[in-house]
Amino acid sequence: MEEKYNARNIEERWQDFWDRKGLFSVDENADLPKFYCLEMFPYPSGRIHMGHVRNYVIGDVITRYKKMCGFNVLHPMGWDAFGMPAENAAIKHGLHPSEWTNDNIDYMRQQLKKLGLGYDWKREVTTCNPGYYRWNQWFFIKMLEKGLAYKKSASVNWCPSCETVLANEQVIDDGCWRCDTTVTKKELEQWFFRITGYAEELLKDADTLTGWPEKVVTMQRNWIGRSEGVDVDFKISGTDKSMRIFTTRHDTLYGTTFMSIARTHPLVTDLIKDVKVRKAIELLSDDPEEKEGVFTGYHAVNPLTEKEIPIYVANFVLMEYGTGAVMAVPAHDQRDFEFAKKYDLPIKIVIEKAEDISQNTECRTQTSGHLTDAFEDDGVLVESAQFSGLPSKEARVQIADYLEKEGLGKKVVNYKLRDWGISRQRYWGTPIPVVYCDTCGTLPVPEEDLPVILPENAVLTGAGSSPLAELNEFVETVCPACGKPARRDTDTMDTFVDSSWYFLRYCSPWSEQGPVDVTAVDYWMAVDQYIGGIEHAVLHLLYSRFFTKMIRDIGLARIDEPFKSLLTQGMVIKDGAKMSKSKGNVVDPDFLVNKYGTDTVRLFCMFAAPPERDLEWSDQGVEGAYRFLNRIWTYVYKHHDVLNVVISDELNDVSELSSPASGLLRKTHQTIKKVTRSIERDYHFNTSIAALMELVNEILCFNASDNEDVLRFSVRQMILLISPFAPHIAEELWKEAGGKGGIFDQDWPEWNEDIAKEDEIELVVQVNGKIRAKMKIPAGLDDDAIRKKAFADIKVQEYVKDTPLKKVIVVRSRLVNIVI
RNA sequence: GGGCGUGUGGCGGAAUUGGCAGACGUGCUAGACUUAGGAUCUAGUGGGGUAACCCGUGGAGGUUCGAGUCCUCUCACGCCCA
Repeated sequence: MEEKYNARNIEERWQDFWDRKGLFSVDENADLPKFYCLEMFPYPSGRIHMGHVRNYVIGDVITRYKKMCGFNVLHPMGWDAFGMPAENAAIKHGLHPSEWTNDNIDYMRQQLKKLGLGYDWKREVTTCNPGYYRWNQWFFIKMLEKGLAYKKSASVNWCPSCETVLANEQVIDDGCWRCDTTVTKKELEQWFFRITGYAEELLKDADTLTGWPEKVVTMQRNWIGRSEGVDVDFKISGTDKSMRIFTTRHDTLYGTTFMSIARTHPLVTDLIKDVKVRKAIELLSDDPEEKEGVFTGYHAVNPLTEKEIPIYVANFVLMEYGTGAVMAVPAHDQRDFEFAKKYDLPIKIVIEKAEDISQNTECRTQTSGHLTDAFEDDGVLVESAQFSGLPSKEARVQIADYLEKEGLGKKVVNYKLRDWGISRQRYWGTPIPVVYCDTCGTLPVPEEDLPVILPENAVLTGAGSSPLAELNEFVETVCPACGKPARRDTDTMDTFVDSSWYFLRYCSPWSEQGPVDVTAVDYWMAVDQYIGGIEHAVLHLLYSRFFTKMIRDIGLARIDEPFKSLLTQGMVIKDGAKMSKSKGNVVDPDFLVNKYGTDTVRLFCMFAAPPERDLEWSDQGVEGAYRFLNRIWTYVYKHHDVLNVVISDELNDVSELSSPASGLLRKTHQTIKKVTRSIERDYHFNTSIAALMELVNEILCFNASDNEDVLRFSVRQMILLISPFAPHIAEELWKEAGGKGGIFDQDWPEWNEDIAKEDEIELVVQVNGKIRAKMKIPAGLDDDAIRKKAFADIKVQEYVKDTPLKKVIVVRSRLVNIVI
């Protein structure tokens, strides 16, 4: 054994050892309980950054811990390899996206290996390989058959910088989720996945996600946005037509003073013949902040009041939402209010605050010059015929019933969730397996012709439409039905499709017969612990839930939810800001691993903060972790003769120990308990490591000659406990301290509650809630005995004297509070 | 504007059910060893006070024998949704 701890000398050796042993290579084994531990796979951007390191080390610690606990642990890794950066790099450096991507994967794989992360590499999945994306295409076709994929023209989110369409979830604060460019609207033919078909189930099953952070579940619920309301038909006077609106505020129906419809509403084209009006509609502002409208010349009839109200085209009403038409209640909706003010439309109050109802019974109907804002809260109905006096909530029930009974409308459930637009006008993605034939129409590529290979030779300019559209040999094909010339779809799929089922593919990545092997999926799924960033709270995590349900429904899985538990780890920050090149505060994992070794980096990452919180990077903190490992190493080196003796770890007789020896033994059992508990409770590794440091501090103070058996036991247990965090040094020291076999073949230590228990406790004595004395007393005394001990103390007596006692509280094995 | 979350030493963070606030680490101070120290080891380290003691978990109240922890209000920051 070398005197000095030299991480580089040992780490590679043990990595090879694990590799050769196939330590993390697993198969279905019905005899062992399984555990599926998964971290969100990375986009191969070039190099691993500290955020990855943190994410993957958390997963690796859990993997190693669960393995020692006797689980058959699946821990796979792969690459989310399709995406825009590859195209940008190709344009910039003249490299083909596949070359760029594969180079990056090779480099990053090697980085992950150097971090000592234990993966089953035989299951590696790379989404840009045809062997993977063919199944994206296969799913697409299945979904097409089931009506879950469809094409429609829609006004979609368009990122002018990425030159592609974005799904609703991918627009963050009006900006592109990737590049932050302000998103515009564009009318395009698009493929959609009918995620709304699963809206109710996605919402209902959110209740079952008990292992997820409540916050993420709430965000998903809000995103799905279920609302109960009514569809109401308004007749259009002077015509035989009517218009349908959806509202959740039918308690305000009597306050409807006009109607607003979208520019693209069918009525606009059907009814409006006046050229001037048409022109004015075209000139409406695109900025929804600037509320603008045009009177159509038509009136609708409020089905409850039978009064005529004007119909406006309004720029803030969108055809994509609901029916593209809304009833406008300016007194109780802020947007309608502003609109009414601008165009001098009547404002009729029909809801009042409950406490205002008693006074002021007249003069509500005027245009209410004194109103400055709409009153949007629930209240009590006024001026609403037989419904006046009802609270909003009750009124909604009664009005809905009335509308249904009278055949004026019907109750409906609406969702904010939109269908998932998956067409992307980009090259580096999965080709959409669809063919357009002039005679036969739109047809899926037959299953046996899959995959539709992404051609290598596209010209990437970064501008214009889909690069595939320029490639005649790709576009030109024959119709699978009639054999005549036909054209291929030239869009590619959203890369979120790739990541929506990769966790299923890991169960049987070699499967050729289908996207997954049902038996393997049955054994491994669901993922027991999923770990990743919270930025995917609604994107990837919602899509994956949808895909899992869809895959279940085509018979390939029997689970309802993919991820039992979710851990959303915090960001790695430095100097109070997220690490980024532009801020110049990045820390390079390679540099750190070369300088300190990966065990130090891992230990620091796990020690500096609990996983769900942001981690403030600290160079001194890393030094501290390094010092700690050095102390352990040096200790084992110095006591090598004592430790490196092959003797059973079992300590049979613990009754005759000296006080320091039994103290160390107790501390060891307490540490096993603490480390295990804080891992099991919520993966708070920082407190596990703190407990280990306490144990090491005690070992360092212990006189080895006092009891070598206890020392050996303590040191070996300590090494076992630290092994998930610092696996390389643990293997090395395990061997040097007389351990048998590889450390990850050992069982996780167990504690003995009797030994862990303190035989002496420190009793705190308070007088009127202030601490006046502390004393050592034997554990296990009854309340009366504790009370006597407390009163026996001289200082306590000084404070109490002859004052009559009001109360004495005795908390067993903790404190006594004397109230006088 | 609405919803959720967080707030503890110079810093990162600990604290089963309400029961010794500040574990562990870092930083700092002093000392030892040393040619040297940005290595290592030892001791100290929330604030005030010579001391006995007093104060102290963003702020103000409350419940309680006892509150970082529970309740009400409030401030600041963060995230999500408009």
